[in-house]
Amino acid sequence: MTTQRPRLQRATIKDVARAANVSVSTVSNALNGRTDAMAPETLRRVQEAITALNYRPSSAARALVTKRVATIGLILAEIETPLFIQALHRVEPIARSAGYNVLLSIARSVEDEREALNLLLDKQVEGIIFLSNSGYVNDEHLQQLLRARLPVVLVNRANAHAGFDQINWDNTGGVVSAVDYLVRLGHQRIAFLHGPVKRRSSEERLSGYRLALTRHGIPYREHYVRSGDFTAPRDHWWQSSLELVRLPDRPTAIIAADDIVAATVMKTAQSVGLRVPHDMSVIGIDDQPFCVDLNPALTTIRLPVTEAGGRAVEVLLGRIAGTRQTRDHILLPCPLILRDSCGAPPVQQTLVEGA
Amino acid sequence: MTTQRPRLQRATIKDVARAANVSVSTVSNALNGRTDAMAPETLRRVQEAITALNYRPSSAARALVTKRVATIGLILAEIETPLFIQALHRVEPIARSAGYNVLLSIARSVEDEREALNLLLDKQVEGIIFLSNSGYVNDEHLQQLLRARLPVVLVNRANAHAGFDQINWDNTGGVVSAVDYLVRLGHQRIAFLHGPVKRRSSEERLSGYRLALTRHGIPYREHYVRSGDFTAPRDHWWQSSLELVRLPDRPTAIIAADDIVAATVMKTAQSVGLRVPHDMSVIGIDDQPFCVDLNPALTTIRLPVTEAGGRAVEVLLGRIAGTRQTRDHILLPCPLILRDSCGAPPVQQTLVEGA
DNA sequence: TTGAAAGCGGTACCAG
DNA sequence: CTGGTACCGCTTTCAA
Repeated sequence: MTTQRPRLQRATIKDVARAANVSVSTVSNALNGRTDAMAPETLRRVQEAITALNYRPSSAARALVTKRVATIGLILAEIETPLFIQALHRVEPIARSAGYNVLLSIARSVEDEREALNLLLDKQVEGIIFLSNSGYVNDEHLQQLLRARLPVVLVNRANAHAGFDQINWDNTGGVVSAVDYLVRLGHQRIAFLHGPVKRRSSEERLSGYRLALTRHGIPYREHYVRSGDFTAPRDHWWQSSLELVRLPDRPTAIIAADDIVAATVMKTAQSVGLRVPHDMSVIGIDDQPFCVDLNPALTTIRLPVTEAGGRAVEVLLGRIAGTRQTRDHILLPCPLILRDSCGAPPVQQTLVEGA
Repeated sequence: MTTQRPRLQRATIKDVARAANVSVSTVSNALNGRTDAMAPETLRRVQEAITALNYRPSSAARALVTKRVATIGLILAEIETPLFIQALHRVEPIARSAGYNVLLSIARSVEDEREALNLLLDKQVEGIIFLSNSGYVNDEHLQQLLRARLPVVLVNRANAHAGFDQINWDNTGGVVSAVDYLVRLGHQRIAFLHGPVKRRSSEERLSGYRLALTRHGIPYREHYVRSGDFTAPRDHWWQSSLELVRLPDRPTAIIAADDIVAATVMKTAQSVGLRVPHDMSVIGIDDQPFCVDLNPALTTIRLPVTEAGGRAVEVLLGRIAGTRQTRDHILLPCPLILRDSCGAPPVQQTLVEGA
C-alpha cells in the first residue's frame, strides 16, 4: 500500500539502460555525444528508451561529478533608473545560447549583495556578473572571488579592481559631446544638474562638463551647477530647475542628471512660459524609451547599458572557457542622441542684455 | 609535480570531519541544525573547522540526495513595456528571504519559452512562474507541468488553465473606472486607442470601454476606436491620434493603449494647438515612472505588475511547501491614478456644435 | 563496442 | 551523543 506517495519518480539513467537493454555507461555515452563508435542499432534503442521514459538527466548528479553547473550568476544592484535591468534582455539569451542558465539576485544594499553573493557561491555558479551603480561602497567581499579565481565581470562598478574584468561606459565623453554640441549651436550659458555626489558617474560627468567648458574658453560658474539625489523627492529637482530658470543670467541650455530630471526641467521651463528648444535647450542622460515621446522629443546621452550587459556575458563566458587570458577593461562610448529638445539660444536675450 | 593544477579544491565535508576530529555525520548534523543533542564542545570544534577551511557545502551533492534545489524558475516574456521586468525587484527578494534562488529566462517567442522551460526542468527547479503578456499562444507545453505536478503560477497569461494557480489584473475594471471618471467630468465623446487585438488584455479593455459607455447611455462609435500594435513603428500611433484629433466631431477625451501612446497623443494634440487637459483629456495605461514628469502629468490606469510578481512568489512558495491546497485565481485591481491630464471638456466646442 | 565499478559530496538510517 | 555506511544519479576509467 505505497499508493500513499503519488509523487512520480523521474526516470534515471538506470531505467533507461534497463529499458534499452544496455549498460548505464552506454546510455551516458549516447547522452554525451560519444556516439562515433556506437552501433547504430544500440543508439536507436537508447534514444527510444529515453523518449519513452521521458528521461531527463539530473543536472545535480551531473554537476556533482563534473563540477560544472552550467550556470552563471548576475547580481544586479537595485537602481533608480529602470534602464539597468533591461540588460537582462541581452544577458540571458546570450548565456542560454551558450548553454548557461542565469541565476539572478537583486542587491538592495551592500549587505544584501554580500548575502546574494554567498548564495551564488553556494550554488557554485561558474562565474558572476555584477551590474551596479557606480557608488563607492565597501567591496571587500569581492576579494574572496579573486582568491577563488572565480571568473567575474564588473559592470559600471566604481572602485578600481585590478584583478577583475571590467566594463564601463564613458560618462565623461558623453557629457563632453553634449557640451560640444550645445556650444556649436551657439550656447555659452550651459547649466548642469548633476546626480548624487559620491558616485563615480557623477564625478566623471561633472569633470566632462568642466573639461568641455574649459576647452571652449567658457568659465565654470558655480551657480549653474546643482546636484541632487535620484531617490530624493521629485520636488527637489523641480526646485533646482526653477531656480535655474529664474536666474537673472538664465542659462540657455541645461544638461540634466537623467531623462526623468530632463523631463522635469522641460516642464518647469514650460511652466514659466519658456519654450523648449526655442528659449531653452535641454539634454538628458540615459536614453530611456519614453524620450522620443516627450514634447519635444528629448535629445539625450545614451548609456549603453544593454550592450554592456551583452559584452559582460561574452567576456565572462570567454573566461570560463579559458579562452580569454588578459584582463579586459572595456570602455563603451555614450553617444549623444539628437532629437528635438535643443536649438540655437534665443537671440533676444542677448539683445536684452546688451540694452 | 602536480603543481600543474592551480585550481584550488574546495573543502569537502570529509575534510571538515577530519579537521574537527569527528565523523561526517556529525558535521552534517551540525550543518543542518540538528544540534540539540550535541555536545557544545563538539559543535564548537566543527564550527571552527568549517570557518578554518572556509567550507561551503556543495549544493549539487545536497540536491542529489534531498531532491530539493532551493531554486525557482521565472520565465519572463519579452514584453514591450519595461514595466514587467520590474517585477523582479519584488520576486527575487521574496524568494531569497525564503531561501530560494531565482533562475531567470527571457522568452522571446513560444519556441523560446519551450526551450527555456526545458532548461529549467533540467535544473529541476521546484516551481516556475510565468510572467507573460496576454497573447493567445500555443500552450501545450504547459501540460507536461500539470502532469509532473510541478508547482506553477501563471501571471497575466491569456489562455485558461484550470489546473494552475493564476494571477491577473482587472483590465476591464481599470478601463471602466477611467470612463466613469471622464463621464463624471462631463465627457461624452471618449475615444479609445487600444492595443494589439488577439490579446486578452486588449479584449478586456475594449469590453470595459463598451460596458462603461453602455452604462452611461453613450453610444459606441466605431470611428472613436482604433487599434495598433506596440511593436509597430511609433508613426502608427501618431497617425491614429492625428486622425482622431482632426475628426469633425473630435473626441474630448482619449484613453490610450499605454503610457507611451498617451504621451504621443498628448504630443499630437499639442502639435495641432490643443491644450491638455483644457481642450483634450488623456488617460494612459501602465503607470510607468515617467508619467508624473510628462507635461501635464499623466492620469493613468495602473497595472499592478510588481504586486502581481510578489503575490506569484508567495503563492508558488506556498504550494511548494504544500501549505496551499486549493487553486488560486487572484484578480488584482487596476486603480486609476489621478494626475493632471484630465479636465472638463471644452465648453465652446459644444457651442460650436449648437451653432 | 559495451559493461562493471569506483567515486563526486552530501544525507540519513541504524548501531553502538 | 557520535560513527559507520548505504545510497542519490551520473561520469569515467578500465576490462572484457
